[in-house]
Amino acid sequence: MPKVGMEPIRREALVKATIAEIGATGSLEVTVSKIAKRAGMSPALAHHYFGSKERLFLAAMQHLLTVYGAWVRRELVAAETPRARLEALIRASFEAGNFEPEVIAAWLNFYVHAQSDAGAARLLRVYHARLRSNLVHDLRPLAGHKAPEIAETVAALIDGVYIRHALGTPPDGVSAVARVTDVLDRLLEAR
Amino acid sequence: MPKVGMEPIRREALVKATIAEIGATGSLEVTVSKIAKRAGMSPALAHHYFGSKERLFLAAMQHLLTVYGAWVRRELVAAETPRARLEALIRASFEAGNFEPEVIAAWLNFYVHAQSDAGAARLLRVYHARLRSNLVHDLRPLAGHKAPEIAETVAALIDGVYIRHALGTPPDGVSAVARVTDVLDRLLEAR
DNA sequence: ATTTTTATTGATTGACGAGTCAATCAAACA
DNA sequence: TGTTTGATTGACTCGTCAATCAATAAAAAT
Repeated sequence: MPKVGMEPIRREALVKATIAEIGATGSLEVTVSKIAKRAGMSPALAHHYFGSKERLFLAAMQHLLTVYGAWVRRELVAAETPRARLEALIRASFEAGNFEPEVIAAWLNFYVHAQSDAGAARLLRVYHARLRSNLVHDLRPLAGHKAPEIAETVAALIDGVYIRHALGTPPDGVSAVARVTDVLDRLLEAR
Repeated sequence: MPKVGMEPIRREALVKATIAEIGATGSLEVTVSKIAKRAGMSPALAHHYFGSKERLFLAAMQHLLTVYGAWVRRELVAAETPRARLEALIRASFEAGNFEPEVIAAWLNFYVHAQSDAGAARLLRVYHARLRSNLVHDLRPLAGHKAPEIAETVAALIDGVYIRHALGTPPDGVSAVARVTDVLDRLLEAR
């Protein structure tokens, strides 16, 4: 059975299985065995490729960020005006894929994990910084010196709405986008 | 040494130690042994009083809700107008005690835990419902039929701002209150 | 004074889980 | 053909941890 060039395939399978398993249990208390089984291989192989459970988590988190980043870029290319770009950023955060239960679970858990794991904290800071920087960039022409303040509020609202949809409220990207966009409008109404 | 009437004292010590331990590790991966040691007793005694780790977690969560509820009531009694009551609700969410690192950690973890534990989910729903109901009640005279919508937005913003302060942004209750209050104002400016 | 109840722990059990290792197998290579 | 190299796993180690239990001790109740 052993073929050559398995590494990237196995790694991807493991990362996806990790996210799926986190989604299934709702927590990070998942065993490498379960993950490996879901990915169709032995636990030993998982260790062979990732070295440790921790690094596997890290890779899964990075994968989420990569997917999110790709989506942001996809939305942004179609947007011409600053206003359109802002809406694109908001839409990207509430895109359907982000509401897959397993993705929600993974994000929530990585948030918590960032409290104790330096690597996770670093990745999360990257995400925060990127979102803020994107928002400020497109808010600048519309809000001038108030751009950073508004960006912070919008970013917080995105997170809050996301969390609420993650627990209880039936996930609904459309109303989430509307809610955030509405607040954005109010904040932009001069004064 | 054995005295009578120890139960309430032990229970409280265990609940507080649980929250402290969760704060120390940043996760729910805490051992009953560590908790018991912190509370100055043997692990066996912890099981004697709570029966299981799960129930100990539940009790700790309930404790957080109780403390929060008490603070809300304390803030509300001093408020006369609907507007003042709304501000009181916002203030209660960002009260200094809520920014103790261990309290932050506990809340975050219970959020995640609510995904897999029915009891935790129930408690969280209670908290959400109470906050929403409080907000709607005082928004009604100011916003009429739009009260529920605005309440939802404000609640989400509270959660989002709270989370952001929990990770990275230096905890600052004052600016958090200002940020939420500002959005509230914008949403109340008719139309 | 004897019994009952409450408090308390050391020792133990039973399970599980991360990570290691040696061995196997097949392809590529020389 | 023989050797190196990547893929793969079963079996094992070592540790941890939740939960149980039997035993001890002191108060309270009778």
